[in-house]
Amino acid sequence: MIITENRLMLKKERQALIIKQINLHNKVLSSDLSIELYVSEDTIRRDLNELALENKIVKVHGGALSKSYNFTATQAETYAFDEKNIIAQKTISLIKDGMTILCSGGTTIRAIANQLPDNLNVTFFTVSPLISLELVEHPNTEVILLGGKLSNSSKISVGGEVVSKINEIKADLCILGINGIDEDGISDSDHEIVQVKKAMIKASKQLITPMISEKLNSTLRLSVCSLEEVDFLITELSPDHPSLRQYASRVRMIL
Amino acid sequence: MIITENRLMLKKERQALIIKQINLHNKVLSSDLSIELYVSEDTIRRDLNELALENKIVKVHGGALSKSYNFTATQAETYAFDEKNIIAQKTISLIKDGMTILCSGGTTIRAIANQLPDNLNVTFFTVSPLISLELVEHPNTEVILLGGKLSNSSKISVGGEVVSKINEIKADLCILGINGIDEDGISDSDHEIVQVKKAMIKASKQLITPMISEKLNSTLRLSVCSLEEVDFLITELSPDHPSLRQYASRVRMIL
DNA sequence: TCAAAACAAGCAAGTTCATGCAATTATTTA
DNA sequence: TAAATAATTGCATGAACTTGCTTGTTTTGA
Repeated sequence: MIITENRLMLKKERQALIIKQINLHNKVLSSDLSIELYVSEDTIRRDLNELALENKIVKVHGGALSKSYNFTATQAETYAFDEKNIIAQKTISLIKDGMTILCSGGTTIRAIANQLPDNLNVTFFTVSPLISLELVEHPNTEVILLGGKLSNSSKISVGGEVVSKINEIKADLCILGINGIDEDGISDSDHEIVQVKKAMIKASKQLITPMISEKLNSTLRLSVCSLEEVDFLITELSPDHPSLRQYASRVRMIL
Repeated sequence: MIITENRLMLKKERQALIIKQINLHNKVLSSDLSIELYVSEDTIRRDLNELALENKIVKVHGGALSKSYNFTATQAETYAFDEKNIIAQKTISLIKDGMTILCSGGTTIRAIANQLPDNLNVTFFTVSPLISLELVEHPNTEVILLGGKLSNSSKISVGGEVVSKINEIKADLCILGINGIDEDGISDSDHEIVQVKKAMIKASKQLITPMISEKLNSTLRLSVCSLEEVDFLITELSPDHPSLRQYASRVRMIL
C-alpha cells in the first residue's frame, strides 16, 4: 500500500489549494478535486460549503465558481417581484386623472410605472431614463424627462441643473423610491441623490413612499426627510402589520 | 479522444456564458447554443426559461433577447443586426479619447453605444434615455442626458427646452441616426425631431451619419440638412459600393 | 392551410447532495 | 504519558437536481 504525501494534507491546506484552483480556472468540479486531492467527494463538498459560507467562492451544483463569475447585479431586478406588484397596485390607486406626478427611479417605482393602467391621463416628470421609457409606453401619459449628468450607480439624473429644474415644477404627487427608513425618517447614501430627492419632495403637494418592507428600520448616512413629511407610506404588508406600528402615528397614512 | 472542457460545464457556468452571448449579440438561438455548448436544446430551453424567470433575459420563440430590448419594438431591433455591428465598428473608429459627442437615438446608434470600448474616455450628450442607459454601462464615459418632453414615437426628448439646451453645447462629433437620405440631403418625418436634429448638427464640429444601406435613396417630408454638411457617411457597405457613388462627391467622406 | 420548428410536460437514468453514523486522527487535559 | 475530548473523514441512505428523451401541443412561416 502506497500512502502519498497528499494523504497527510491538512484541511486548511486543502482548502487553500481549492481556492487556488478556482482563481486559476474560475471554476472547479467536485469530482475533479476529489481525484486530485485524494479525498472523497463528500469532503470536497464540505470544503466548498465552508468556503462558500466564508464568501470566498460561489458554490453551485457540481462544484464551485469564482466569485467574479457571479452576476448578481441584475438579480436585484427580480428580487421581491410579487411584493413590488402589490405595492404597485396600492400606489396606482392614489393616482387620479389630470395629476402631475414627480417620480424617482428604482425597481419598485419601475413596477409601478409598468403596471400603470393605460387609461390614466397624467403627466409624469422623472429623473430616471429607465422609468421614462416604461411610462412612455402608456398612451395617455405625458412624460417629461428631467435631464442632467447620469449617475453611474443609480442611473438617474443628478446635479445642480436637475435640482433647479425640479424647483420650477409644481406637482401633485411625489412618488419616491427609498433606500432607508427608520424613526429618524427617510435616508439615503449618496449626496447627489439626496439633493435631487429633497428637491422632488419640496416640489410636490403630497409625498408617497412605496417600499419593500425589508427596507423598514434601515438607516443610511444622509437624511432625506422626516417621517412627518410622508403622506402615504406603502409596503406590501397590511397597514396594521406589527412592523408598521411604530410609523403609524408619524406618517399621515399607511397603505 | 476529444473531450472538450465544455462537456463538464456546470449549469451556472453555462448560464453565465449564455448571458454573455446575449449581451454580445443581443440575441441567441436555442439551436446555436445547443451546438456551441454541447447540450440538448431542451437544456438550453430550460436555461433560457430560468434566466427569463430571473428577469435576466427575454425569452422568445426560438431563443432569447437581451433584456433591454423590452422597451422598443423588438422586431425592428433585431432587424439587420449584423449590418449594424459593422456600422458600429466603423463609427467607433472615429471616436477618440477626450471627445465630447452629441448623439441621437435609434437602433443603429444603440448598436454603437453598446459596442463602445470600455477604455474610451469621452463625454456623451444624448436626447435618448435608451442610449443613455446603454452608454452609462461603460465605466469611462460621462453621460449627460438631455431632458424634455419624451416623444411617444421616437422615445427621445423633444421640445424647445431641449433645443435651447443643445445650443449651449459645443461638441466634437454629432452621431446622428437618420431615417431618410437622398440627393437632397437628410430628411425626417416628425417636425419636433427635425428641430432637435438641426440643433444637434449646429452644435457639433463634425457630423457622422451612420445608416443601414437600405435607408439610401429614401425621402421623408422634412429636411434635416444637406449632404454637404455630412462629414462621415457610414454604411455597412464598402465605401466604393455602387449604391454610394452618387453620394461620394457630396459628403466629405464615406466609410 | 399545412408542414416544420419550437415548445411544455412527464419520465427515467445518472449525478450530486445533505444527513447521520462510525472510524480515524488531532488536540487538550489530567 | 495516557485518557478524554474534539475535529475530520468516508460511507450509507434517501432526497434532490440535472439532463436527454418521448409524447403531444403550439407557434411560425411559407
